Amino acid sequence: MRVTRERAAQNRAALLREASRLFRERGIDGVGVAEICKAAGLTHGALYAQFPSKEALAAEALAEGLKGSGARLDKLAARAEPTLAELLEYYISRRHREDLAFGCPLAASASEIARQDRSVSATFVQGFERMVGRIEATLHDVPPAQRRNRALTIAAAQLGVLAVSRAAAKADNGLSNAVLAAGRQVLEELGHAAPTRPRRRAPRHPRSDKRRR
Amino acid sequence: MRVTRERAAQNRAALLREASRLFRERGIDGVGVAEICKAAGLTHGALYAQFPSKEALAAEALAEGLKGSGARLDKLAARAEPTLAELLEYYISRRHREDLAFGCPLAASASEIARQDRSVSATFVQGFERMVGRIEATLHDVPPAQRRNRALTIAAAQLGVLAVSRAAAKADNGLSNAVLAAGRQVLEELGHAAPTRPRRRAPRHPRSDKRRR
DNA sequence: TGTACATCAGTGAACGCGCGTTCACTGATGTAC
DNA sequence: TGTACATCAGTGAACGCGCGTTCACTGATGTAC
Repeated sequence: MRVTRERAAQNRAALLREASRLFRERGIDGVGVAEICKAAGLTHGALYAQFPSKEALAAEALAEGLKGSGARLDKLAARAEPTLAELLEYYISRRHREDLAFGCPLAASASEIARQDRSVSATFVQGFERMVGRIEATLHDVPPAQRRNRALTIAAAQLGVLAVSRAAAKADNGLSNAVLAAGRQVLEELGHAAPTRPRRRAPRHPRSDKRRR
Repeated sequence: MRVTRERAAQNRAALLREASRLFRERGIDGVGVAEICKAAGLTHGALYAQFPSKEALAAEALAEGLKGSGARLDKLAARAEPTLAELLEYYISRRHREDLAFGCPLAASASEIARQDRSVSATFVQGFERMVGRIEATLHDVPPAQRRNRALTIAAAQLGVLAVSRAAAKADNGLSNAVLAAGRQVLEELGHAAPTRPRRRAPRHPRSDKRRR
């Protein structure tokens, strides 16, 4: 039966919230629409009054998850501009490793997003750029010309560190923890001026043939 | 009907090869056993003469993919110990970004592996450790005590860089290329001695409350 | 403010489909003699 | 080396199941008067 406009909006929000959570936990292919609807307190048919397809839901759910993550970071940044060390401490942590459901959706879904269509990729790009921007703003020590490259790398790297620590966790908790600790420490070093220019040394094993297979 | 032992072994190898390729291309949940068997020139029932389940196939297929990637790197290393720059050039490249099917299975499946069971995770760990070892061997300039942390971070980072460049590619090819270029350059810098110790400066915005949410 | 009715969010049965897995069967292989 | 037969990799129909999506229907909401 018909519900109030307000209630319909709440239902839509609940669908997005639960989809975002479940997709991060178990992957887009790993969750059915019926389960999402049930989690949102609706029957499965209701989805199609709000979204044209599961794919469209996935795209919006990713955006929703990004908004949530962004909001938490904004809170962290509310009192004072966070340092790189603080950003890394927040992102590269056991808590974040464990918290698939409400953690960064970029890390939870990175390898799946590559297989979705353009709209999902576009949402990913938007979220990633925001992450890069936040990091870039902390690189006071780094010469301006190098800041963007550093920030791009640190953002992608922290995502990789988190993904690796998650993939390793079930089989080797020690390695999983070691990757977190190493990533936090080494990436933090990239926030300092450091090597202004990679030193060009004569290659130790010169090779004429540069082709690669 | 029965086939020769040799033929049966070939069929098993074909199943692993095709599974490894298809899982990387479209994800474990994204490919059915029927398609894998067909690609290997068999009917779907044949799978269960070789593997107890799709999950077991996935675990072995990941190992198979790692072996293939390792073999290609061994070829690269055959004539001379590769430098870090060479490893990065190989891993962080447009070719590798495009080549999902035969690229590094760690990058292709990182976020999915976290959801599989322990045996898949164990295979991941094995492949990742090998990657870390290769990288560590290039860090002649880095003080021994720091080598492992650097190598762990570079390995996870290059994986993240590749994953991000793939996720961004459909929507923003410029960003995708920029991440590759930045990652190659910045991670290469980590192969040099560089910041021996993160400089401890007084925080610019001192905060007493260290709790994090 | 009260009445009549069009709207439409949500329900739940049903759709066709492909999934992973099972199983009776086939028939060439491998082995025992 | 030749014969008899147990083995078992592979076939293909069939299993139950859950998938994403559709649709006739419901009935409270929102609107027009």
